[in-house]
Amino acid sequence: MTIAEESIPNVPEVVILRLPQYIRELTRILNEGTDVASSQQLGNRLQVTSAQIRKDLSYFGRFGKQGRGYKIHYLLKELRQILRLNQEWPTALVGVGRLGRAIIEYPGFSPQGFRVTAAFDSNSRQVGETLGQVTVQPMSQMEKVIRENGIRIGIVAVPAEQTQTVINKMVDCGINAILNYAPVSCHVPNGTKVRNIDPVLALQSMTYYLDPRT
Amino acid sequence: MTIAEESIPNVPEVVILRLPQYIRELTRILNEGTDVASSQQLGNRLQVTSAQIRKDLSYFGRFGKQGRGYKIHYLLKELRQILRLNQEWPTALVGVGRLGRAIIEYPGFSPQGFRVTAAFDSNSRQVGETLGQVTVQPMSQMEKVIRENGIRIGIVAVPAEQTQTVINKMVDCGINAILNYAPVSCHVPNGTKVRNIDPVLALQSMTYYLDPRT
DNA sequence: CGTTGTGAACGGCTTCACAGCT
DNA sequence: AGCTGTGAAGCCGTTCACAACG
Repeated sequence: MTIAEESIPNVPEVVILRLPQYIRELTRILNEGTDVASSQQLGNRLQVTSAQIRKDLSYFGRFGKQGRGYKIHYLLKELRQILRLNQEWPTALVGVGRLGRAIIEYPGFSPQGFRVTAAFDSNSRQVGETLGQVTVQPMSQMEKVIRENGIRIGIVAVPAEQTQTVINKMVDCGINAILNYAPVSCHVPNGTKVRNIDPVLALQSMTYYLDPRT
Repeated sequence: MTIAEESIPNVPEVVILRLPQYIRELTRILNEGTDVASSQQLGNRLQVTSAQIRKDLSYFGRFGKQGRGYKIHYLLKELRQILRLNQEWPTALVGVGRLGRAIIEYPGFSPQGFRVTAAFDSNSRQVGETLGQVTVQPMSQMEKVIRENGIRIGIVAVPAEQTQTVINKMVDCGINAILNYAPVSCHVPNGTKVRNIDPVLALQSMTYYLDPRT
């Protein structure tokens, strides 16, 4: 409340995209037993220039000591606070087909504070089934459950044709961060963020660089 | 051979990242029964300006007709050629744990010409098992198999600690395009591309925008 | 001395705007 | 008229370079 967050200017989105990487790498460095790091050291490990790291951090404050570097523990605490990672984030998954199941069972989310708290599917055959810790519910329950649990993050793993419809529903339920696994580009109102996970696009953007027969 | 590809200047990587999206959306438009599209129409569907699309395409040639737009079928053919998507790309997967299995069984790759042709794991318990169409082989076979099959693309789904080692091996085998599912940033020599798939980073870069209690 | 924090310079992607073709 | 292709302008993120400081 008293924190001077009001003074943070418009931070470029690329900066926000890099902060989680800083957190991840700093955590790793800390686990290796080092508790201070310079922007140079961090940059080497992430293939980023030291100036970039310092500039990125400078959007939010001063976290280092000249001549020394950054106390990792402290910097991590600050970064987590900036990104609001100091809390548990419940998420709602829609679509529990093959992909959705893999997502529910993916062990990588919860250590980072993201938990699939509710799952929905339009196929009545899946409804009622319990996967991991959650029981699949019908779409008709979505708004109620999302609002009652204060869920702000949605994960979409439905077929391409249904994606935009599902996303619209999520937005109507008050969700404004969406992780989209479907291979479609989707539209959301201002104030809602979408990140797409699409391995096929990733592959297709690499083959360009594979020269024929080398 | 006679194609004037030598005249293509250094294309910004962001452009290459957008081309697959153009392909995907154009394919969808074509399937809806439309066979000509303007940069404006495509841009609306992708949330991209029409100027951006025209500029992107202009790096590679002239594919439209003034006053008309682009013949989708023709443009798609050209784009696929630019990205070398007119061929099947065999890929090698390393790591057949939970995630690796999901990748092998993911039905989205093959329609786009990517096929997991070989799978490897260092755990002898998995070796010999057949998943989908491929039989898991020991790491010792990797170089031989990759070279014999002319595999240029690798997919990594091993635990974080092993990732850099596996990627180094892949590079030694002549692979220079890598899809990395592990939550680590990795180093590769010039001439090798890496794309990372990391849903956790994606989530962590969205919570920043979720203002407390709205 | 080593390293941060940062204004200024730089470079490159995006947008503009219009000539030119259909 | 409608839309492409593109030089030029504009904008925005990155890099530079150095004052400041432990």
